[in-house]
Amino acid sequence: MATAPVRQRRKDARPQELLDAALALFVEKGFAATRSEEIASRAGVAKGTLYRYYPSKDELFKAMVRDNLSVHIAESAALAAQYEGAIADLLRQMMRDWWAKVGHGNAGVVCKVMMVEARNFPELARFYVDEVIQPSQALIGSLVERGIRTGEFRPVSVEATVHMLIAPMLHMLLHEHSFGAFDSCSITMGPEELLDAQMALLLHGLLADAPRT
Amino acid sequence: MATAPVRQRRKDARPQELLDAALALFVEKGFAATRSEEIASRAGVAKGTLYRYYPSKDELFKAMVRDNLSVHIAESAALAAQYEGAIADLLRQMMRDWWAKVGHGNAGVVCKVMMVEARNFPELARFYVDEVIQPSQALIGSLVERGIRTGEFRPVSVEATVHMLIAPMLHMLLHEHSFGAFDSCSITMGPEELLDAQMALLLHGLLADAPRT
Amino acid sequence: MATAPVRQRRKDARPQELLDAALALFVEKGFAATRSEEIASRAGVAKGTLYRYYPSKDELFKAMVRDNLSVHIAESAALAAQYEGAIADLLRQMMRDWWAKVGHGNAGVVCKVMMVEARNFPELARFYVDEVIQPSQALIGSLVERGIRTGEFRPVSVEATVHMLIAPMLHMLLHEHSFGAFDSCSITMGPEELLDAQMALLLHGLLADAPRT
Amino acid sequence: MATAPVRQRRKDARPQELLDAALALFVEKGFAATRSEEIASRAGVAKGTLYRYYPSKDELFKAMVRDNLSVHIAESAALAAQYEGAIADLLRQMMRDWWAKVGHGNAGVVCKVMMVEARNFPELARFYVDEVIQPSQALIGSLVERGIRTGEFRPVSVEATVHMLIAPMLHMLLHEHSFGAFDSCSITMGPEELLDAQMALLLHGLLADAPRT
DNA sequence: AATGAATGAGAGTTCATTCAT
DNA sequence: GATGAATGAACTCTCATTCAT
Repeated sequence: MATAPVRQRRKDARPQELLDAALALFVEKGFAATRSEEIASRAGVAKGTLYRYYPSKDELFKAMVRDNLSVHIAESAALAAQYEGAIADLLRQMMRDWWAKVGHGNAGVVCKVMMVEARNFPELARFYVDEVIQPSQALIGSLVERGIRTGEFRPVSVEATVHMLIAPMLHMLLHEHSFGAFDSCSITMGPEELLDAQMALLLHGLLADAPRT
Repeated sequence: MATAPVRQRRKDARPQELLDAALALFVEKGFAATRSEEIASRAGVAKGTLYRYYPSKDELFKAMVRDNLSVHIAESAALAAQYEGAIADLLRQMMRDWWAKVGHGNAGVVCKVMMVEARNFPELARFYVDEVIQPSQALIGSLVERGIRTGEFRPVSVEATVHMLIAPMLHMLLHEHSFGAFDSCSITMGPEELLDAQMALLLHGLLADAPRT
Repeated sequence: MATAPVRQRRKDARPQELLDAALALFVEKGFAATRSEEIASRAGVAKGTLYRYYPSKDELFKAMVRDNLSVHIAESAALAAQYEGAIADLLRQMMRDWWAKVGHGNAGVVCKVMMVEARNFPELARFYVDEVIQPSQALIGSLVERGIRTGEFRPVSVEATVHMLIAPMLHMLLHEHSFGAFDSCSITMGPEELLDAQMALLLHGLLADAPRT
Repeated sequence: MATAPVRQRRKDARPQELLDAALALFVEKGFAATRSEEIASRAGVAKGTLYRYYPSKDELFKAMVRDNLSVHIAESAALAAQYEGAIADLLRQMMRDWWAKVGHGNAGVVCKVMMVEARNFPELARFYVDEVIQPSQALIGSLVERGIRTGEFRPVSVEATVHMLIAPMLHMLLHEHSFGAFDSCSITMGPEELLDAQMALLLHGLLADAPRT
């Protein structure tokens, strides 16, 4: 029984290889500064081959974003739906997961690139807002509301809380991919440790004698 | 009543006009996607005129960053040094000030552009890290330490706290200049209000029954 | 009968075609006044194609000089080394050869262009001095010395003689490529004939009763 | 009695100062590579001032050539007309004079520039051929003919002889202003000395035993 | 008359894209 | 299907020339 010829196997892998190459280069140098030949060559093919898979650099970019979008939002949502227990623990776990699966890996840097290029790709930006940003915030927001309802959390502003949960992760991400190489001082703790510390801080507050209502 | 000749008056104003035009366009479209002729034309001059003032697009970019760097870090530091009272109030005030003076205005968007272009301008990135990022974090860090020493704050991680104070502001900034136009949902509160709510949240914590140690 | 694909054949020929086009135009209008697009178009390609083969107009110029440098100095030197007979005959032959192979053809006009652009390409000028001018003069000088040693020539100044042998050829060359088109009077004899007459003149002298020592 | 105001004196000198500056720069870098602002600044005036005296860079170039053309051809012709004595001595003297007054000084380098730019200024080239080249050659040619008629010279080719008299001087000139700075070897004798040696060589011939007919 | 700020056509160069092989 | 030679639109930057001061 013959296995698929190598040619075929490689061919099937091409689109993903191209997307990966593009992702790496876009993060490194930005969309505009990345030449399409570089993408092809990093993916191990010639320039022309790229155009057999994606009709233009713009479309490749969009595909790259979409490809990294099937993130694990749905997965997280499912997890959350059936979860029972302290919301704080769930949130902490979700943050850790997100960092491990998204922030740390390829998928996360799409955030940076998307943020940078949003104004140049309005259609894509809208798509990103609808498919990533708002679902994520809705999910987290619903958990915060649940926590408040159950009395686990104080009756805080849900919106502010959502941002306080998301901002530190994005900040770490952006810093790492922009100034990271030039800044060995401002982040010393290691991402996971830092995330935990931030979570703890947010949960318990900064003040020593905060009045509890 | 003799006035300075118009030519002279315009000449003196040109550098700033060009920097302002460049800033606006860089935020809007990114450095690479902004044509130098556009900058000139938004500043109300012809292409060649730009080059009388800045020898290249790169140098214009650097000048733009430097020009917006005399931010009020020193000012904040002075304020902090002579301040007596609750550190929490000082921090809240500093956040408000920063947003009003920097985040909200021209100076703040430099952060976005700088973040985006850091990898393409290593020298400038280093400069930015040394002159902006590290002093800012050092200042905030020293205040947090002071708060812990005086017993106002719990003995939290200083580094995590610094990031928790900075991240939300940067996040707002970046969001506003990237997805802002496409996302009317995820931030509904108005920046000042949101900053206050985030600060309150951070100070008091999220949990209803956090154990105080 | 398979032939190489047309694409490949053309690709191999391109560098030379471009050098030839550049040479013709540089002689005609000078380096600076020749637009790179003109070079490409005379070589039958589009502007961008030029840059696939030479990274800049400067480098194209350098390549053009180098390409035409493998002149037949070495060849002449070998010829001279094994030559036996009257030096006068050898010199006359070398002049004729040089004119036929260099002065008359592509290679010779490089002299004009190189002379014109020497100050703008110091590095190249040095190279040309070392690789062309000095070897040529050394070769001719050594022949003159040999002639003097054998008693064929009077004990004249070698340096002056070398220049008297070279100058007329260069003069013809330069004149042809500068005023040639506008000056139908000052050279009527045809180059070969003129060269011979000049050589005869130099050998026998102008004076009717020159004292022989 | 008042002298002319300084302003006036400077103003009168301007055109010449500009021509001198242009000459120096054109020799050094060529016509195209010389910016008109450089010319102005070397002449001690501002860019705009140049255009009060010459309507364009091209016209300045033409004026520069014409200005240096009133060379002493007429003068030499007058000298020759009334001369009695050995033609050889007259020729030698004329060469020396030309070198001293033309070749060595400003006027001579115009030859180089004119030669370089001839194709770009056809009208000027024609003018130069008519006013400089042909008169010069006619003058020298007439002297050679006179020498032959009087029996001082052998019945050589007049044309070849004229070229043999002119070529070495032009060659020296061109070499000095092109490779001169990079070539300390090929001309060691000093121009005057070299000219004399070349003249002697031409007069007496190279061969030791030339048959006299 | 002199200046130099301003202009904009035009040059060199890059690179996304096409298409013959 | 894959290649990379070729293309040419678009971009940055230069500089001869103009003209308000």
